[in-house]
Amino acid sequence: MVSYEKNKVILRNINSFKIKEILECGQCFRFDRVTDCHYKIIAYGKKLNILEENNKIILFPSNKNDFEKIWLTYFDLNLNYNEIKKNLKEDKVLKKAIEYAEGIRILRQEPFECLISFIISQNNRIPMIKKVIENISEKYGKKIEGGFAFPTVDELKKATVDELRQCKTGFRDKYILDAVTKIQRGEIDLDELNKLDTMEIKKRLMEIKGVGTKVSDCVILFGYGRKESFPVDVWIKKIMEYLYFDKKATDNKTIEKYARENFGVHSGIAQQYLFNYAFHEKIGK
DNA sequence: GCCCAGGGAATCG
DNA sequence: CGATTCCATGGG
Repeated sequence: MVSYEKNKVILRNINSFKIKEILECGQCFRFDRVTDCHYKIIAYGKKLNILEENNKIILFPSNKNDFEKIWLTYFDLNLNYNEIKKNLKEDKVLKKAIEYAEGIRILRQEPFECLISFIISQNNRIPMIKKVIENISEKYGKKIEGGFAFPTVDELKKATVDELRQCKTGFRDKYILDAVTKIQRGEIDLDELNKLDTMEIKKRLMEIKGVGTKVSDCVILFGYGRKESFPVDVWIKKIMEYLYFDKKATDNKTIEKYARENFGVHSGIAQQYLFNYAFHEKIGK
């Protein structure tokens, strides 16, 4: 399964892993495409190449320690997606969405970066979100080989509203500062939150200005790896109405309830297949 | 409840 | 082509 060469980690026989699908399904913003089989990401303060070659996945530069400490969890490699997909595919609609992109996985991102990223994501589009996060990283993050790490809480607390505006955050500047301030003061402890149950995390995250239902659900899914979280954005709303509610307008609560009751503990994974399918096929337009 | 906030991409006329 | 719409949240 895993072998190590100098500066390389080589994975074989990994099921459900297509780097293009993983990165381009709306969950992650810090990546660059080289080719469909070669992407670069920055996460956990490191730049990493992911290269798909034949049936191998090559991670570089990396090593055994990095892999076990960071990337194993980041790529969610301990979860058996084949098994989960098999169950989800009993739903005929999901079957189609899953078969549209079998290689999707939920990335386990750093909670702080995830929180700030999804605050930025509100009322915004992916190319802009990527640009703003890049601006913030360049301005406040540490220089690393080939780019800039996402800033730590201490680094970002130096930011002012005016500076953040220059990073093109728009009206979200004050939301970012509120998040940073609450964390820095210890009013919110992102590590401690992980010990709480999902609804409790959500309640705490929503104390931050600019964090509503959608943003908190994303942080819970992508930052805390809680697969039962089902974020409803315009794409999910559209595709759910279109495919499950007879194309009728349906409120978010009803959609969330439907997901909880029909997709169960892996709703968040179902959400990602549905989002990807709707987003790339422009369903319901 | 309604409009606005900043910005660029997408879509419309 | 220019004009309008879109987007998630909170404040007025």
